[in-house]
Amino acid sequence: MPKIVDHEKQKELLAEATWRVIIRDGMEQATVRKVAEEAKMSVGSMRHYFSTQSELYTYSMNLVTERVKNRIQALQFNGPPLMDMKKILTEILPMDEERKIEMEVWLAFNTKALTDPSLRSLSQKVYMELKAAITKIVNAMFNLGFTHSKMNIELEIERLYALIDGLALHGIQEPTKMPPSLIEAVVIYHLESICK
Amino acid sequence: MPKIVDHEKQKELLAEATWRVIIRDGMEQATVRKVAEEAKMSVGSMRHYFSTQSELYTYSMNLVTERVKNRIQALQFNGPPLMDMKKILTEILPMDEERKIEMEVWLAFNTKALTDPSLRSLSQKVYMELKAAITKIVNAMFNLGFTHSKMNIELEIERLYALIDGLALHGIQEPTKMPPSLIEAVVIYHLESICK
Amino acid sequence: MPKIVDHEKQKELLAEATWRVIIRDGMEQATVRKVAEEAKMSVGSMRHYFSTQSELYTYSMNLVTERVKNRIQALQFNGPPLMDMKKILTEILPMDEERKIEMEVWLAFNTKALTDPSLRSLSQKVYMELKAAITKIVNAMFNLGFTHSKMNIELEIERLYALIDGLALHGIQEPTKMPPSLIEAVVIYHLESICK
Amino acid sequence: MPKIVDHEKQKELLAEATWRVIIRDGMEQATVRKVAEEAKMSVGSMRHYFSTQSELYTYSMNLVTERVKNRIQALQFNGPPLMDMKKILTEILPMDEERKIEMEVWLAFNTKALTDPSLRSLSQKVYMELKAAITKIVNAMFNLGFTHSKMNIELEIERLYALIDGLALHGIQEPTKMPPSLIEAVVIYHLESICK
DNA sequence: GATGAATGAGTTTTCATTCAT
DNA sequence: AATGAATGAAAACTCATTCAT
Repeated sequence: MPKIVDHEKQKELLAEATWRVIIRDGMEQATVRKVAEEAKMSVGSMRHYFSTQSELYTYSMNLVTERVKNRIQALQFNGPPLMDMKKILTEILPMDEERKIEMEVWLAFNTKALTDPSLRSLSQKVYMELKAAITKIVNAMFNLGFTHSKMNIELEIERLYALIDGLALHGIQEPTKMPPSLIEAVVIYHLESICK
Repeated sequence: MPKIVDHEKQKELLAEATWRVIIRDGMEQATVRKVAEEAKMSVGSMRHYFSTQSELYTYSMNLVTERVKNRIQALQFNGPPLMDMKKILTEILPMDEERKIEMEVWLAFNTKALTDPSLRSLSQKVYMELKAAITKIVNAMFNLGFTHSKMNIELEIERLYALIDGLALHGIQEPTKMPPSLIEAVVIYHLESICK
Repeated sequence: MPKIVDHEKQKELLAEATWRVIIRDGMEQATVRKVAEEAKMSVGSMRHYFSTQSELYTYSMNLVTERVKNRIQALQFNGPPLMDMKKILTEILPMDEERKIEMEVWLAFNTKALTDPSLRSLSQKVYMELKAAITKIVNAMFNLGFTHSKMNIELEIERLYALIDGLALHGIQEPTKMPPSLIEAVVIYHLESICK
Repeated sequence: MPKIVDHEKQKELLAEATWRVIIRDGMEQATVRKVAEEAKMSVGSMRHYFSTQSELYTYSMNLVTERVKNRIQALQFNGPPLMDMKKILTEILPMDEERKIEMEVWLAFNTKALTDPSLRSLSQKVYMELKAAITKIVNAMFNLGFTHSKMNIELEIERLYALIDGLALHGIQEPTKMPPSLIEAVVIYHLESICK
């Protein structure tokens, strides 16, 4: 019997090492060698789990979305509707160190995806999924009768989606000028602004 | 001083070649050699203008902001105040091919700036300048008495700033789903929403 | 001794997998991993049969000669002497797919043997054995009184040997230009030419 | 003005270094690194002349044929026809150290060409050119009335061609058993055998 | 000032072999 | 006996930078 290793576990371990390198040194420095070193593994061993750098990248990028999805699915909705909505939105915002790391990594991959075909489809898929989630929220608010009746739903969706991504960007780029508390305040301010 | 002009011209030429490579192949591919080739210049010649890759990058990143600033300064304000404001805001949004290129390049550099100290300060400077510009706009609207009197100016600034960057991001990432017309519609919708 | 048989069977299986890889992808691609994969065996298991790549190579090379020898020993000689001789000679010529494979593999190993000491001695041994076989044939023809009496036996031997290897080479290299039928015709033509 | 380097000269220098490595250590060891070292050049510099290993190989293989062709074109034909023919044939046989090296390198490349598409076409081209040369020789002998009138020209061509390649093979493989003197003797013996 | 040559350290990837189970 | 994991060395190739002309 060979040594039994949990492949999925190892892959996640390597993906997280990839994240750390990206955040510390940037995408360009996320070399196979550096990642292996960060994961305290030999480059040769790494090849058991990812045979190419591209595989490592797509898996690492995908893991970000998996983590976020799992957290959203685990959420309990029992408070006032507006607060429940805020709960969901702040899952994709850099509200704490864990989320900030995920968002930074996501931004790095997403920027790379603009020119890297192998990452492009995942980027597009997540764009659509996020938009679908935002759409659900806005529709729910509208159907619950919370919002102004004259509002343009389509534009409200785009506005909210852009606002969320803009806040995430600012929270990553200038965490001192856009701290979690301010992010939250803006989100609440916005949600209230579209309600009666 | 014709020499100086030539020198500056050559540097801009190289910076624009850098932009093209970044947009076509991504940041990682913006190597000295590729840029020289794109600019139809020898690697050796390039050294007369930029002695290191880092210099090339900072100059190229800076040129983006110069271009945008120049365009904003050249604007004529003679229409209704709301439209004038929209005019300014759309200068930093991917409304046409030229602006889209600038924004894409800016995003690439800005993402790299998260981990590259030599680009960091420019990124921060521009963040502050943009925020100052947005602040001016919101204050002007407030002082002109256009806005609701109960609005929270600070939060409105952050909201507008995040919205703009979010729209820019979406316009770059999914140009078909967030075309210039939609960007403009959302901006107008937002400006109107904060007015009486 | 069933164990021994199994062991030998497995080694032959692996040697044949080696042949297939060499013919398909060339000597450089005949890596341990590729051979194991081709034989549908794990790299680890392979080590029970061959502890080094070198062992695998020498065994695989040797198996070619064993196969040819066995076939020659199994031949029935009952026709006209000239045809019996042709029979022997065509066993070492690429007259059908099986022989062609053997010859190709042999050429690959033999070429490698020029610089690889571990394969060298086998190459030399086979060179001598083949020469001995050719010598027997020529001597037999001479002693049977078939050949011209003034012929130079030593040179005839070298000529026939070189001719055979040259035909084999051409049959491998350009199978469409030197098909089995042409090979046979040349061999018969040559044998007849040295007879009265 | 940049440093002026004779590109063609450098490429030949590298090709010859490749030959030396192939003869000393075999095809598998003809790595970019080893060749660079043999040519006393850095790997990086080598890339100015050959950007891939494949380019190096095709050039090196081609150089063998160029050398042989040039030597044949430089030959003076003024002796007895039979000796002139022998002169041509021995140019492609390992009659001295220089020719032996060329033939060994050629054999290595030719064997690799069986599975390497990038070398295949050159191998085939040379096969045809050599056959054309042999055809000329046999035809010339026939037309001069030297040969037996009943001989089969087509088979004689194939026989001579195979004989030459077989002798080359043996001269490379077992230079002590098939020295230049014996090669020459067999060639002359063969040529005389087909003459009246 | 211009330019191509040169180089050593870097990259991803592949390898034969050893090891633990 | 069997097998997958582990690893360090080596492969091809790329790079920013320096240098000579």
